[in-house]
Amino acid sequence: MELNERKIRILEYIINDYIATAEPVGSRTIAKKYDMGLSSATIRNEMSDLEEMGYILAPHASAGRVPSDMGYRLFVDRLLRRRAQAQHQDDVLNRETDALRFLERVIARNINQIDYLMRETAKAISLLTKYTAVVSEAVSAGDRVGRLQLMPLDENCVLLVTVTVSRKVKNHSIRAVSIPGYEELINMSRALNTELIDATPAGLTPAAKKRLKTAFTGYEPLLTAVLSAVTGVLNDGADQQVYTSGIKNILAFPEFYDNSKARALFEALEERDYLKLLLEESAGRNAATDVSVVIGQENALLELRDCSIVKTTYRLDGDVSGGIAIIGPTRMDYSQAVSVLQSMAKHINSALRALEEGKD
Amino acid sequence: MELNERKIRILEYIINDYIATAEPVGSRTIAKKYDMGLSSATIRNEMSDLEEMGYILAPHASAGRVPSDMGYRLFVDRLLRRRAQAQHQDDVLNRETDALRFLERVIARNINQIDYLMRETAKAISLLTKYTAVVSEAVSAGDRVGRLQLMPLDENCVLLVTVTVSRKVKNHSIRAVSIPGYEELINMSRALNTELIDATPAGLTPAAKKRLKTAFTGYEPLLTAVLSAVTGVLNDGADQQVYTSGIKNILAFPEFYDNSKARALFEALEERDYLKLLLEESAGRNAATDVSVVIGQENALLELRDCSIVKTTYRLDGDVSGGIAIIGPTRMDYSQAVSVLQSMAKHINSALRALEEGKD
DNA sequence: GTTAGCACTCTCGCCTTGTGAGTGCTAACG
DNA sequence: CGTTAGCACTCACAAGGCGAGAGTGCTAAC
Repeated sequence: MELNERKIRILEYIINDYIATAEPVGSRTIAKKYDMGLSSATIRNEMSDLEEMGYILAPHASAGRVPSDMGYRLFVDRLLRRRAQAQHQDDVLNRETDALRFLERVIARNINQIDYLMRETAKAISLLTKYTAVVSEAVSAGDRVGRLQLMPLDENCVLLVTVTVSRKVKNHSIRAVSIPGYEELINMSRALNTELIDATPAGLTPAAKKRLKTAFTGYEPLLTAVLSAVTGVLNDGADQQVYTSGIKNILAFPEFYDNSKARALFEALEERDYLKLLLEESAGRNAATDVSVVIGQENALLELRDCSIVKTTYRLDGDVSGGIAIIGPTRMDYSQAVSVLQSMAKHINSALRALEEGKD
Repeated sequence: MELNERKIRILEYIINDYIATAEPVGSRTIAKKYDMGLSSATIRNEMSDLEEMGYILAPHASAGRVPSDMGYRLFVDRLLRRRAQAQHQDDVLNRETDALRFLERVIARNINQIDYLMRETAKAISLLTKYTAVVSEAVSAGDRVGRLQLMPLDENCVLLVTVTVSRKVKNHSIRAVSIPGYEELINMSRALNTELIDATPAGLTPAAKKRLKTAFTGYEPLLTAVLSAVTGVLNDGADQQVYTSGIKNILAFPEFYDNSKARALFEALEERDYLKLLLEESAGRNAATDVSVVIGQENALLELRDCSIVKTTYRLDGDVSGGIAIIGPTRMDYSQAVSVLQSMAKHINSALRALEEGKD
């Protein structure tokens, strides 16, 4: 049996309808709704073939058909291929202006505060798509020290501010039995900067440590704590933030009316480590569009076997990157999700480039 | 009709049973389960009275009885009064050792990093109680500038770190057309510190601004931005963080099996402003225990009319305070919730006091 | 290859009925 | 007078039966 163009079109109609209604779709519906010049009987035959090939399935004998994961996969692959071509011709992408302009504004408004950017991005996406959005903080594979600063907090507590070259900022409050006064802290900061600037985790050599400790005798415990905190920031990942928004949207989908399913999913979505895994896993199924789609059973995480994930990565600077994902039922509007993520990534990148150019 | 001790005891039995089972409880159940030396018929009479007085109600004619909000109120008020007395005798409080020791450990481990403390506290509470926990960041009514520091980020962006006397730390990245080099930034920071230390929002006088601007001519835009950022931090509240944990737990309660209700509640719990309102509203119903309870309809927020909220405030330093709340169905284990919150507040306070003493 | 027609299947909503839990009332009891 | 036994009554809920509707697969004709 051959998967000809007509079969594919029927499959697409089924998927479109099912995405919209969440109801199994029958042959008559398609014959009437989409004018293919075919009777329901013919469509029925084609559907029977599609079922045999595994692209659709019938929940029970007298219901309509429902796309299988395999059907979605075919659909999505074609969608992504079309988009990849369209991207070159640069026409399809700039259509859905209202929604995308909204996203653009959100990005523009928050581009200076990376953490806000991530939070608001997640919010905007979930608002727009009615799905759940997950955005992970950008972390860098090989980040280096940009700038360090110590500030007094109180009598035996200082604040260490670490800025990496990828402009990630982290605060640590460090307690130590003895800490220097304000001016001495400034000096210590200056020394830390000259000693450690551009240092990689490996660059925090024993030699550098020793020089610092001899320069500031009496404050060894403090310096040790500072250095370990800095190493922690560089080897990050551990406290990488993950922002989610629109978890509530899940409850609106009929496939989760049975709320034991919803609960399992919620459990997963409240767990940061789970989400990180989700964002990292098998990134880059379709390199041409920068968007990857994981459908239903393809998902490694059990709780998500009824869901699909559309995800992309955004790049801040060099190899500093984070992930953006949209999570919905397998019956999700892939076209919208892909389009939103693509323009998201595009706008973030161009906004940052503009920032770069203004900088130089 | 008089609300005698026996009626109250029956009410308490009803509430206990209903908390455990979520099923209307009948007269026979009580007669059998709790050995009062009374037949079900007598209990029936008493229940009829309780219903007439409004403390319980019957969902329908042949079901058992369910506590009304008014019934819960009576129950909770008595509970709080008992606890307030017990607190003086200091006996009841130190019982549920396992759970409370767990909380104590969580606090001790995170006491140095306030933001972690809040996040982990929320997590621990929701884990322990199976309800939803909300913790709001501590904000101070009249906070003052503690220490300021400027750091270079890149060619036209600096990082402003603000530490208030209440030890709240905020970062702002500020863009300006021209920014000074490293050493000059240090000088500027020093000047800002001497000029603004201990300043209240009102203390950022035009005179001070002018002095700074004449001292650092050419950097007026930067200074303006810095000062407005500092004012923002002091007048905070706007970007007060709120941490929630265990939202998923809501789905486990039969009263939310109908998930349109759950959805409404989720919607509310994803909205930061809502949560802030919730934590502020009518704090301090029972001053003696420091814990306040809002039951069902008493709640101003519509979405929460099927929920109860048990909340308390924690104090970091002087008048820096935030809120901790437990949200559950009206049929919630008030005793546990109150006990958890009380010991929570107690331990946070004592941990901080220990910190204070170590400091001096 | 396409279509009309038809028998068949299965779900779903509706109604009915029986069951069980729980009540309120009344009359008797100590 | 408070307490209790007994009984009739009510109501939700589950189980079973029924009809309608949607959709299919198959067959025969175009």
